[in-house]
Amino acid sequence: MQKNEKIEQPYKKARPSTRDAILDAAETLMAQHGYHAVSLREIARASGANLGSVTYHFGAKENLLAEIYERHTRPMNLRRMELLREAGRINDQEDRLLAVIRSFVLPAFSSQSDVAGGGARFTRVRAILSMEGNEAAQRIIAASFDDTSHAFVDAIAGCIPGADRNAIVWRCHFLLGALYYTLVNGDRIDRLTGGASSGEDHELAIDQLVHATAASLRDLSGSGDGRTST
Amino acid sequence: MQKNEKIEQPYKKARPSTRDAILDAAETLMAQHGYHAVSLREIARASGANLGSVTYHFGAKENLLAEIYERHTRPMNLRRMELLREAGRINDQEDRLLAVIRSFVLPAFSSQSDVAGGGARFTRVRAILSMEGNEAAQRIIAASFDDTSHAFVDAIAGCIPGADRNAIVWRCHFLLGALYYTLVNGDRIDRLTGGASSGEDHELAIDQLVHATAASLRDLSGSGDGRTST
DNA sequence: GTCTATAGCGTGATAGAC
DNA sequence: GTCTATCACGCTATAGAC
Repeated sequence: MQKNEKIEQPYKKARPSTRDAILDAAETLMAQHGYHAVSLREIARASGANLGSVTYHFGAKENLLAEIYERHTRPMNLRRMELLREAGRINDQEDRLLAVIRSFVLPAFSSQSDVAGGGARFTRVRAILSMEGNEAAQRIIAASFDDTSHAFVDAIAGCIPGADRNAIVWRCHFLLGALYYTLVNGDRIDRLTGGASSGEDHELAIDQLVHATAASLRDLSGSGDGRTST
Repeated sequence: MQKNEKIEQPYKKARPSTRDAILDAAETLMAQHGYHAVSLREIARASGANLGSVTYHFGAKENLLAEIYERHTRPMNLRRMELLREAGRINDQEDRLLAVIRSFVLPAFSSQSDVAGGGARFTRVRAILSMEGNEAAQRIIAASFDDTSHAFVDAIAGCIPGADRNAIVWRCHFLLGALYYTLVNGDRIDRLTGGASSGEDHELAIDQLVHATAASLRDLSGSGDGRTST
């Protein structure tokens, strides 16, 4: 939970950790309660910092958000593109499709590629913010994620001969919505299955997301001008 | 300030309209900005009521939410069950599956069954609240929607011979997440398709949701003890 | 450069005058 | 039923201590 795993400049220790402590606390709290529901005072308290320090380091509350995105977006997208390249080497179209989808979903759950060790935590923040309609988050997301999304749509198009590209976009959009919803409201699975299945089981969630999406995409095969397109 | 232009009922009926005006304003604003981002003062201003009147009629802000749910939940679920019964009369399994899914999705978009004329608006409120983790909303949702969800899972199971019930729950869960996400972040479709397709087109959104979900469910056929279940 | 203390104004909630 | 006054707490900005 300290700042040891930071890829800081080898010299210049200069970071007194206050800044990072605030950032970590903000991310943790916002992943749990969203943006508006968390106060700067809570963040200051949780990080052991003074309220004034928060505005000194970050200015407005919104900038805290921007920083959280900053430190997660690039590693996550790099990991996605890396997995996507690996998936591209698979010859069988069906296997490749599954691997492509998986390379999009996995980094959203996994913590391996993350700065402060929390892929799922960061994805929860994004999920909540996407619904809160936070303008700052909207801008950052559009700028940092849209090109990655395009790459995935392209890779998927390569696995589904003759599929309408717009329809693929819709299906990928549904995947993201399902992913977000599951990460935040996973307990609903437990309730509706009477405890037989759990939404907190990330392995299972990934598997379900991948196979459900693959099936919805396969359905588009050869529907270039099909009934549901455009 | 200037509350003279209030539209009174011609008859002086028991409803002083202030209460309903507040409720309407609250629903409209919360559908746009969520719960925490909307202040009681904004609601009071938009409805032409005094701030004190808001707390007089509803007490806490949370109760406003409860009332909004109150007046929409039952009509929407009634409409869903009505459409579900109609769908149940279809003999062909594939056609019935599409109709069943449609009967779940349509009332979430349509305004026909709604009190204040806004099925999509109410669904947006639910979507945002589901992510904000609002506790009051959670309780109401669990109480009012879970049984409807069970009915749909059952109806779907009747269309997919041998499918694992838990897997169906996962797929229906994904449908709800995709629906919510589309209703709030539909502009993403416009961006990623370069304007060729629009997320604001509800007819199209419904069609895409229904067919994508149907495909993901068909995929479960005969996988009662399949690889992705439990 | 970093942090603390404090003051401005907006917000939810309450008590009590009309 | 309606409205005003008031309170505690929220975000933000800034002055001044280390």
